[in-house]
Amino acid sequence: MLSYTEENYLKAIYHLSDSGTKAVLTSEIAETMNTKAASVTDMIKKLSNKNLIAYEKYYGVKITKQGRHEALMVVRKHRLWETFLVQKLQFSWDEVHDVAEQLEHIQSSLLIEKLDEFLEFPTVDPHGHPIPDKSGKIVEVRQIPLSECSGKKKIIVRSVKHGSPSFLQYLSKIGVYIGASVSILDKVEFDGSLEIMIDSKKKVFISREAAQNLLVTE
Amino acid sequence: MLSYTEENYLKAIYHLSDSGTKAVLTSEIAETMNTKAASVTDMIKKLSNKNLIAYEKYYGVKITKQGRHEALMVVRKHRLWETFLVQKLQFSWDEVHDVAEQLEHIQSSLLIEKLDEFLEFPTVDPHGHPIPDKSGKIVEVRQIPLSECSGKKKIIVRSVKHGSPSFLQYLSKIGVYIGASVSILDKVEFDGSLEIMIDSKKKVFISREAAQNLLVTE
DNA sequence: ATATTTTTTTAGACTAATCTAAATTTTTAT
DNA sequence: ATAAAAATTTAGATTAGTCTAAAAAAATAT
Ligand SMILES: [Mn+2]
Ligand SMILES: [Mn+2]
Ligand SMILES: [Mn+2]
Ligand SMILES: [Mn+2]
Repeated sequence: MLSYTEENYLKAIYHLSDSGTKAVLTSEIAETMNTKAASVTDMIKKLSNKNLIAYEKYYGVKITKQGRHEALMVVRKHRLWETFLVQKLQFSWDEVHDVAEQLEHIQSSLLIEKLDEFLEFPTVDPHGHPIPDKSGKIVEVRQIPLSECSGKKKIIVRSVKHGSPSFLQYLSKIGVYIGASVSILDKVEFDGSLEIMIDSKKKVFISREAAQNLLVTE
Repeated sequence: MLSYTEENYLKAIYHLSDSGTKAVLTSEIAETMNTKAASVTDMIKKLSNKNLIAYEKYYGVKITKQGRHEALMVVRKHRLWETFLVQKLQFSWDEVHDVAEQLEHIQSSLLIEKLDEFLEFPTVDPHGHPIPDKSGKIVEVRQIPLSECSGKKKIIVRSVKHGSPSFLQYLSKIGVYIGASVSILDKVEFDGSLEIMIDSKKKVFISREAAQNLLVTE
């Protein structure tokens, strides 16, 4: 069984590797885990000895099949708990991350299966991120940043790329939510900002950074 | 803030001290925590330095006002989570303890207040144990072991003294639950066992040990 | 192609929580 | 009252996870 810390490292490596596809550098892990490179090297060796990652000295790590599965189970728990907090306890979507960061480490398969059932088997979390099923299957729907859309097509907001509390609060403030329907009214040449229409009733300007962080389907 | 381990020790000391009234010996703590006396001595010093317990060398510890409050907050979380597991996730009362043992350490006052509200401010947990409120107030209703009851009065089962899974499963099997109404039909002189009537419809014999572990009001 | 800079690893140290074995204190028995 | 037994504390190690500083390797710049 993995320790609390091992789970956190493995999950970070999973996310940094684009869901397990590419190699991850020691410095990247240190950055996201808020630790020093020396500490990362130690942990890397531990995870490597457990065959959760493949480690080549000086060239970073790649997550193994087994490691990806373990990471997905942590992601599953994180996203199910976030869904619970929002849907059942009335948390707002910007309040759930830190609590889920703790809850994801509770060890009980019975608990997580019952929670999944209680929530009626949700497929995405409050930020639009897919929830892996109990076998680790995850349905990644192809999404593009709003900043790369053009024309007058109907666009649906599907998820946020990075869900920092301040960004999420900003979205709530301007009326953007997962599932919202938007259309692009104008693209400002000067700074890449967009004028958008939300749900056919509200016009707002959003910055290029904001548009890059909103993932949508056309 | 207390560590996971400090919280567990403090809660154990609280329970061993009869809700904070009497002194607790090193060996008792070691016994319930499944650790060695030497480890307990180390932890005792830590908790004493934080003024959560008063420690007198070789004579055990007494919980302080502050320590009692901290312990009650852990007990509150434990019992609210148990209530959630049974009432919302359909756990049975013999399955909840180990999971609650983990969940009680989640740090988020928002979470626990919202959970309390979601459960509609329960006053007792699935084992009949009182749930402290957010200020640490706990309503201890006077209860006596069924083994000390006599006569034909109406008796209500209020809680279990020790809720081991096997005892709880046994109770479910014979139809005893928190709130059940029982009456004593006969007391066997030989071994102290009782013949009881449950909910005016089911007669069973229970051992003296079982009767001593069932707390009731007359 | 070499030298400089950056990244990574190693070495050695620290804290929290645990242990075993030895020393000390208290309790119990004679 | 003294000796034996039991409980407790201390001393010294160990493991997980972290750090700083030094050494080694890789990447970059001239
Ligand atoms: Mn976490
Ligand atoms: Mn999320
Ligand atoms: Mn616990
Ligand atoms: Mn309980």
